[in-house]
Amino acid sequence: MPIHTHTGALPSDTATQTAHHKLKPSVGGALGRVHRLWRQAITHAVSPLELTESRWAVLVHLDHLGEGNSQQALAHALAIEMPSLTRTLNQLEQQKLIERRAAPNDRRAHTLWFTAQGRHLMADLEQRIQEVRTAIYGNLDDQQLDQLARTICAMETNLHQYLDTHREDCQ
Amino acid sequence: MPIHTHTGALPSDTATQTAHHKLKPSVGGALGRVHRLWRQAITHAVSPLELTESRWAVLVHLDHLGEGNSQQALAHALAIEMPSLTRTLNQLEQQKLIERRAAPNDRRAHTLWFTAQGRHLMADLEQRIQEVRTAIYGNLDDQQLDQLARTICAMETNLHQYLDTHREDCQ
DNA sequence: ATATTATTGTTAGCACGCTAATCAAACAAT
DNA sequence: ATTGTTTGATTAGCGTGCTAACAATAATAT
Repeated sequence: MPIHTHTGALPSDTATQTAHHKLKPSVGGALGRVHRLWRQAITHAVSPLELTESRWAVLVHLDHLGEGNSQQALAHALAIEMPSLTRTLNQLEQQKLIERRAAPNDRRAHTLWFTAQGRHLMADLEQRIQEVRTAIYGNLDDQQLDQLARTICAMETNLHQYLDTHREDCQ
Repeated sequence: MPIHTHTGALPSDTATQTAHHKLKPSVGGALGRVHRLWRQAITHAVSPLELTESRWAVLVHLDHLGEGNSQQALAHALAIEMPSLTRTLNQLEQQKLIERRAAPNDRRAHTLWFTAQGRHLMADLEQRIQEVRTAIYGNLDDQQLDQLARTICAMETNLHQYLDTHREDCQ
């Protein structure tokens, strides 16, 4: 059965009208578009702080996770791979916002800490991020956001499952 | 005063825990995660064809848009910038899947066409993509997908608006 | 105790989005 | 006709994700 192959007429100017048929052929593509726009918005909002999206994301997650955690733990919280994190941590360390310290129990590992300057930045940062958030979903009601979260979670689960079942043959 | 945590009153009555309170602090992050997973899935599914996600997307959009269109038009359909498209088109041309031809009316522009080989590939491609799609949203009902599309569109509109209103000061 | 395997982190390099700067052609204004 | 602006496309280079390959350490097995 035809599931999501609707070419759709181009709506040229839909300022108020949400034409969901236009993105149905590729929910993935729409996800990408919104994600890129979101990144642009964040980047703009925090640019006075000399931060980019990946850098602020690391700071916020470190704050939530708690200082003293390892890079491994932080990478897992961010759902990114270690090399991506390593690069961002280098930048943040160079900016004197965080620092790596040797872990007491494991001489391979580093633990992560804010500098005084970094901790001081967090308040400003949180505020600017919150501003973007309200701009993005300020006019969406709770029910809508809840549904969105549920669907996204479901897709994430499906994707993990798909990737897991299609990877045993790669080796 | 805690500003940033769920502006609305928490319902806390739903049988299953309301997911968006967990997710709302970072819907953007979740979007990014799902988009990356989706890209991985697609990449894996079409890798036997020597295609990546961006190459696949270009082919599909060219197919929908119709041969003979300009790069500009295709970039707009994909919602990406010209330089991103230029790179991908170079790769596809090198693979002999598409070709650029001079536009008859405008000596600056190129028109885009499939090669025989490229057109032949499309059937296989469509099938593989469809397989991933069913894996990702096969277990989501129409109502859910419709709601997802609507919310994503709303966020996209909000983001465009935010970016527009926050850009006049850049110069 | 030694040999093997697993884990933490790094480096190197690719994929694909972006902006800025450039060139050539088209269009507009005088 | 000349000059200035806009547009189609490209090039160069950044940001941020990834995998692959590595070094150093820890953990495990024999």
